[in-house]
Amino acid sequence: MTSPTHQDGFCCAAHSGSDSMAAILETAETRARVQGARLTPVRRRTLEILLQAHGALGAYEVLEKLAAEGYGTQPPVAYRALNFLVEHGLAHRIRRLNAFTACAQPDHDHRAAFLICETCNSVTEADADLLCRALDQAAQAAGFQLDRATIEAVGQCRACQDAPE
Amino acid sequence: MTSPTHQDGFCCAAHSGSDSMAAILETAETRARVQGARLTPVRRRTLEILLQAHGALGAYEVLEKLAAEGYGTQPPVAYRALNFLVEHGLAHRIRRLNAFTACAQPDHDHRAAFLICETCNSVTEADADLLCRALDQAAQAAGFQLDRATIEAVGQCRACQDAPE
DNA sequence: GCCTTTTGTGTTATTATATAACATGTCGAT
DNA sequence: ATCGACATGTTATATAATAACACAAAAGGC
Repeated sequence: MTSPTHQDGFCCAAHSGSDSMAAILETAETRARVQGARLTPVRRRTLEILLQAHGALGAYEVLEKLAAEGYGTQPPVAYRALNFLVEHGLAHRIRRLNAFTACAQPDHDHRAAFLICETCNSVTEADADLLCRALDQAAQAAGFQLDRATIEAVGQCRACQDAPE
Repeated sequence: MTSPTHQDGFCCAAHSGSDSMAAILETAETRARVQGARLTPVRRRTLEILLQAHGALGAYEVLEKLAAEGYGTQPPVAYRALNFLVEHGLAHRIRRLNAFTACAQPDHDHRAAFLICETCNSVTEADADLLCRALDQAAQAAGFQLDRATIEAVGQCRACQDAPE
């Protein structure tokens, strides 16, 4: 993906800060252990792959990379690692894209919304605590008890707005 | 689907009002014509199927019903009709379920959020105009220009909260 | 340490979801 | 009546996800 978005800090974790990736992995390791789970090699590597990716990756894209590095070659290998990461708050599933992205703030539990750029396919994570509160109110008005929510916005990221069409 | 949700008006259009289905079809017909599109037999029937359904239906479930009634038997038949309905504001796609549901308010353009019951799989449409405004603000703060959004909540509907587990 | 249980990794096979590409048919305007 | 645009149907294929099983490695009791 040769995208025009890698000029500022909004594209992906790998380009957002100098050592953010290492820091995130560290946090992830800790977080998993606290939850009584193990960040095994495949899982860790899967998280790295997501962190290095520009935008979200499909399960089969992740699988391809894992396979190339000597891990298993079959779909469940990728799906299991990805699901593990999602369940432990280290990654998110982007349903509109049938894809996964590393969590930008794995250090604390949070509600996230995703801003998906139609032009360059980048995915930005935005805080959705407020939104979820509003959603919860709307749900309660309908007698619905909210557990969790998916909020995905589609549009144009900053870089792609600026860039000529 | 023998669900415990059909005691009140929150399950599906078919059970929500006395003649709401006929009224909705009427509205749909008009709306399509206004947009320069035709609500052909397959499309109309597809909408009816969605309206009669409890909860959302997968494309292949719709296809099965269409096929049984003498329409085409292959996936594109269902997908085309469903996509038509979605594009013309007569139905919604529920991404979390890989399914479709009839629009509850086809008479006016609106933003919708969906409340998906984990227990009985019912899908309730809720107004999301306010939510979308809030989302737009959050997006703008990130320099993102919002076009449209998917908001899907997962939890328990009223009936399933009341019902013993 | 050794055994048992649990968890994790890998496989093969299958299911589910969705689209591409093309042939034929129908509507509606001229 | 004929032309162009839109609709419908097909076959074939792409893409996404899971089920079921065999084996391996780690964790915990004793």
